[in-house]
Amino acid sequence: MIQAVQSRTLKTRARLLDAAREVISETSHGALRVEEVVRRAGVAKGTFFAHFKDKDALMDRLIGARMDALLTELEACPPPSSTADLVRDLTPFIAFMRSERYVFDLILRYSGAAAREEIGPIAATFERFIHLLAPKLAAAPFRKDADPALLAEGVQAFIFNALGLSFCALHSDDPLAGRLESYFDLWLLPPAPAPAG
Amino acid sequence: MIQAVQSRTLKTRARLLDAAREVISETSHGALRVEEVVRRAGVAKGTFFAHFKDKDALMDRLIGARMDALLTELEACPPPSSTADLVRDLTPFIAFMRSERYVFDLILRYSGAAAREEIGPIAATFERFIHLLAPKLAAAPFRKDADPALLAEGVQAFIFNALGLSFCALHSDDPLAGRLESYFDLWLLPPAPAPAG
DNA sequence: CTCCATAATTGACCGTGGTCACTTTCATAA
DNA sequence: TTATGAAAGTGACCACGGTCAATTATGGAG
Repeated sequence: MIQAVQSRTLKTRARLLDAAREVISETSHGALRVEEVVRRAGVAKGTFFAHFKDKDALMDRLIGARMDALLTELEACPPPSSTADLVRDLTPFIAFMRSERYVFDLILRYSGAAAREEIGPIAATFERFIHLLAPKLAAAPFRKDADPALLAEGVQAFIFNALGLSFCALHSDDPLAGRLESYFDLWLLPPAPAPAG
Repeated sequence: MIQAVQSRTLKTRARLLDAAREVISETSHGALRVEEVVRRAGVAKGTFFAHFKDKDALMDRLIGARMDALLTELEACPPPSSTADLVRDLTPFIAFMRSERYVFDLILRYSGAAAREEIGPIAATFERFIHLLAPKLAAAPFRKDADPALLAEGVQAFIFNALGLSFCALHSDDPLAGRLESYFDLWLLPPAPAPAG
């Protein structure tokens, strides 16, 4: 006989998630220890792994939720009027991705849409990112000779690339925005007329 | 007094590298265990970490060397005559990057040029990739209105993106080449004349 | 050759993610 | 109310990367 999910299951899972959020808010994502989470949640270690496949799955969920909220902010922005505008609109989203090396690495690892049989929260967020950004790009004064979804995928690719290349620069002047703008200018703007000759 | 590096140091390091290559050739990168490497090399565990900062540093070195060899092959190719050509030339390099999920993840993590104070083999390989590819792109029938190095960076970004998105497809028809070509067409080809209106 | 500062090596030990056979709790049927 | 089987929870245990105080080997100075 198959029984329904018990309410204590939801309660336990919520306690684990709360405990995890608490630890992260006090320290950082990278400093989270499963043993500390179960200690605060008042459950045994095995219980954690009955609720989450592994520590990464918990992180996938927490980080995915955070990114999703930031995407909702992005969604509210009107279509950008320039590449600089686009970079500005993307800034909160990007800021979170680069907030910790640990976070960026985990996002990279989980961003691949179908890399795992079951699509996880972070991968779902990036699907949403594409679907949300494509119409905005189409409505912006950018090139019209390309599939907006393809353009959006390119924006995603350039964000990852720029983040990877400039991760060292957290404490210097930020070259990230400039780098992104260079990419976006070339990728999104209508081509300049070719010079004669 | 500062003494020179002893010859046994080099011998031990070579034994560790040989043992690691042996394990990998028998199993996979992901299956490598430090304990197995030191067992085969006939040294204690601590010795391993005196020679490599951590397991990732060993992998960085081995994978970086492998990629470097593949880049040398790429270097020997004449400039591509089309984006399909470019995709073909890149295939061995890309095939290695996607040979194991573990390998791809490690490459992603170490590809950021200055993400770590000391540039590692994989990061150096990607710098070489840009410097090697830029003149080829400039000599190919691609757009001339952009810095070749920037175009090369875009190629790198699209490779990562396509790999991440299609990693699931190892056992189905390969959508990777097609996806890459779509990206490259839009990124590299001279813009089509805008339709009037 | 002997001495000895330094380089190289050792292996017991630790932290932490993850497993699993077992126990407890729950919901339903009789 | 009680019996029963599935779901939920437990914690001792394991695997494996990484550490470090102690030990041994090396090679140049005297």
